[in-house]
Amino acid sequence: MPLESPFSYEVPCPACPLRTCQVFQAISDDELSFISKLKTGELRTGPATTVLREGTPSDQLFTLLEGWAFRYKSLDDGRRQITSFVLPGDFIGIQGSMLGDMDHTVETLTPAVLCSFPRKRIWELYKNCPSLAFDVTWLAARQESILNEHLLSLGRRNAVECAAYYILHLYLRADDVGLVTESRVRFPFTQEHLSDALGLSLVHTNKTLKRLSAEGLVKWEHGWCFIPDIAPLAERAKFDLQMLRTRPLL
Amino acid sequence: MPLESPFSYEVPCPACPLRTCQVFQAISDDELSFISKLKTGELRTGPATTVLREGTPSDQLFTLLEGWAFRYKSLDDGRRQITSFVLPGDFIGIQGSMLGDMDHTVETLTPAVLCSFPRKRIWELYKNCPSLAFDVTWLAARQESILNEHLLSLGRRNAVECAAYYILHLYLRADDVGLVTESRVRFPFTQEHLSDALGLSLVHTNKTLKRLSAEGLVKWEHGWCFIPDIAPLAERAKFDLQMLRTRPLL
DNA sequence: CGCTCAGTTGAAGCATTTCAATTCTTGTGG
DNA sequence: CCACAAGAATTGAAATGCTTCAACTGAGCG
Repeated sequence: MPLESPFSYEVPCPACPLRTCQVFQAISDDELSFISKLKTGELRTGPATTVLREGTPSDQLFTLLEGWAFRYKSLDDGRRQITSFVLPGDFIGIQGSMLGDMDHTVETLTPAVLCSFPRKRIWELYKNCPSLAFDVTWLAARQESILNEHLLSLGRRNAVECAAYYILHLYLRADDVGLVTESRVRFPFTQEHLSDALGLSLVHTNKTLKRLSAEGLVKWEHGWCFIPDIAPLAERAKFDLQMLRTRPLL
Repeated sequence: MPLESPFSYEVPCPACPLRTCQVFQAISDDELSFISKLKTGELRTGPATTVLREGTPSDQLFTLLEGWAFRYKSLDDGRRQITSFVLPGDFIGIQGSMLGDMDHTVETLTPAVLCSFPRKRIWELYKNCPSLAFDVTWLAARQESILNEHLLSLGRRNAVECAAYYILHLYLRADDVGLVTESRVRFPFTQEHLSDALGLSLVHTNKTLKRLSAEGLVKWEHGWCFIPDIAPLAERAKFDLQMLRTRPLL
């Protein structure tokens, strides 16, 4: 699937929907005007659209403004591992921009709006706007931290713990970007996506989710995920909530 | 285990052992003089020494100059996941410096020499030396890429594929920093370390290694690992060697 | 109203873990 | 130089968790 229609200029940065998120409060006017000049366009996609493909160079770097997406890698025989979900405010394509080709594919789950800017100009950002360059590294460090925890899950947590952790993780991330209302999120993915993230078979993922449900830790209400209390879920996942004290966005 | 003896000033940056590595050739004189001012000391540790601990703040940032180390996370009940091995040239503690507390522990495998500089001064690097700041992000992006591939391994490769990939990965990384001679490396870790990296039990790791050995893909000669030909090993791991074309350091 | 995709379920098979020894290596003290 | 201790590697057998196979059910949509 190639990229969609040509870029169109819609949202000017000062009116960027992300600015309402807590994470991006700290951006100064100077920084904002710099970003504005960097932005080359906006990409609006439908659901299930491939934005960047593994093994190809990425000339554009994106920030997700609206919607959900996910990153995955696959083996030749079709086995697929979802390495992370992408939420508003996340970068897409830094890895490819820095290292050459993309090492993973990025696909949308919902209709999405992405802000794009040319790979070649990242360097300007480092030269002219160190505070933003710092933020880029900050995002990379956070992503690394998320991947580390996911690695712990796949390597050492069993199916139930792993699923409990992952649902909690997604819930907290969604909460950070304002997607949670009254302890409820709409997760736009199927159990198959989840199984590919957890490294489990679809069947076992299903049974595991049912079990969490039966234990009353997570409730599914026609497409919405409701977590009455995160503490016992964290407990089940063997995940230390204290960790969020200093790293609220993990 | 606390840190060892107080810092001592030994190797001046222009004489840094890392400078002989290919990766670091590109550093200019300006950059070098800047780094020199940043360096606050050198840490020399024995083997099996904890350099940074999960859950604690890291006031120092390190670069590994000599030796091997590894990063790990653990669950309360003792299960441990090694998320990555650290080789000369790698950063230690960026994640903690950026996000607050460390989210993982770093422990040496061999006697090691680390170059240290204060966390608070990273910011200067971003302000005064954008090219180095860029390098920091480059390293972070590479690390992210490594973690992605590891995630694919734990989630979707079976024991043999996973072990084959990981040994190949370590071999290639060791090669990049000049630790390979005539297709042979000295891996300073035990099978238990490897099992904690692969997310397998020790027993099964042993049987899996034996199998790779029996298939002639890897040979173990009193502590040395000999890989006659990387192509069939990559094949067994379902790993695409082509990927190294654009990302030589993965 | 019937098609399609997502979710659900039971049963059989297999990969990996766990348990329990045993052997091999390496370093140390006599 | 040998004996011994301690850690690391190796092995077989039993137990278990997860996968695979093969249906079936339910919900959304033209």
